[in-house]
Amino acid sequence: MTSLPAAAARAARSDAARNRGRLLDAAAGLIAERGSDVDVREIARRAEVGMGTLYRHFPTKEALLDAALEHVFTSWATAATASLTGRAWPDLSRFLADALTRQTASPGLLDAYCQALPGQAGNTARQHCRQQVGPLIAELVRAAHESGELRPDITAEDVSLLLVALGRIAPVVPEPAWRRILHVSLDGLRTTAATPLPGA
Amino acid sequence: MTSLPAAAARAARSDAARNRGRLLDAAAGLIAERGSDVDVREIARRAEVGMGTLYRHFPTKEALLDAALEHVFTSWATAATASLTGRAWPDLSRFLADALTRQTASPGLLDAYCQALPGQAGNTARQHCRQQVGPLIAELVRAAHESGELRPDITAEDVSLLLVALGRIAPVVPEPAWRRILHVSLDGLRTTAATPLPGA
DNA sequence: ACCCTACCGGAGCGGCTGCTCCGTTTCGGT
DNA sequence: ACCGAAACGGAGCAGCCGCTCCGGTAGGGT
Repeated sequence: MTSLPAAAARAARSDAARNRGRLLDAAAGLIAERGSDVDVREIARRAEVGMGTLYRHFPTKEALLDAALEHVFTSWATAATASLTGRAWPDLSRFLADALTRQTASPGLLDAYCQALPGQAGNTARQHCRQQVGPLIAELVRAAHESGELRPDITAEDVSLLLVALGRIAPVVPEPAWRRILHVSLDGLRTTAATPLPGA
Repeated sequence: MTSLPAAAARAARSDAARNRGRLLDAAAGLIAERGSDVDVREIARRAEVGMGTLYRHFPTKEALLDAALEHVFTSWATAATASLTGRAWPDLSRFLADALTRQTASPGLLDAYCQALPGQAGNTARQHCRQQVGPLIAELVRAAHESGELRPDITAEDVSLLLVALGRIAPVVPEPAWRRILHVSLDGLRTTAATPLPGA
């Protein structure tokens, strides 16, 4: 008992790792398409895997969704970081617009982010979602404060919350509609006054 | 066949009307507490009524929720109209704040409103929700335009959408947090520049 | 006081969901 | 080639859901 290694040896079998990856991909795809309430059978079917396989790799459906979301949020944070230009305000507004576009294509994405809001019941499982994107938002806010374009009384938490709010409507209305609301919100965040709206 | 009256005679039995009211109250209460996905058994239990009674009065669960929501939205619109002062901007911002407070107490309320957004699938059933509050928002927007405090490029649809977005986060964060976001949004809607935030 | 009728209640049906169990297959070290 | 451990698949279980069905009950006109 005392001699067993802390972590099991490297994947003893190749198909195990492959199937684990397929499950994560399938789960991520289905979450994106239909939100967080997916049928486990459908995940298994899309991954071309049996139910037993699914529940060997992940103790519960929640754990699988959680692992899949971690991948999604990590890649989001990576892509968002890569597209920074160093100009504070354009970076911030583009980050928000891109996040909402992403949310339009994957209605269930910010759904998960919302579940990680502080004070939510059972939030521990989804905390990593915020941990992926949270620091990035904090940095964007800090830079925008420094450049003087973001009103100083706005916190990263405010921006995060605003993103979640807009993310809840972005998938259910036509794109020009949510872009207008985003524009208004950005005007509210700016130190200067209002600017002309896009769209009709 | 041709001789049957267009509407059946007045409620032939007293308990029928009473139970109908109880069902509507129970449904409204449960929707408010837990959102739109309620167990019909629980509605019947709270109304102290059997399943058969429920499905005699309403052809489907959806129809019951729909009827209950109509009551809720009507009373909301009535209360909101009653608290108007005639000063355009305070009326508009108070309407929004009151709506969000209401939403905080009843997380499922704007959930239903959201389902009536134009372009949503199967939206016909919930259209009356918008029809209750929609004209009120339109009037508030018109008055605020006239007084010159609301930027002229904002439509009633914009305000309605903003309300839905904020309503989605109001129940899941502490009150000061969503009040800050509302304040920022109102600043974005105003023709003048930003004003100090409430809360910490 | 009577009876017909409309209304009441809740057991039960079919379908869906998360999860388990176990006989079978396959990997990979020897 | 061989073999044991590990992974595979999917039928099946328990519980939940919206909804129906039908024997019993009670309202209200006469």
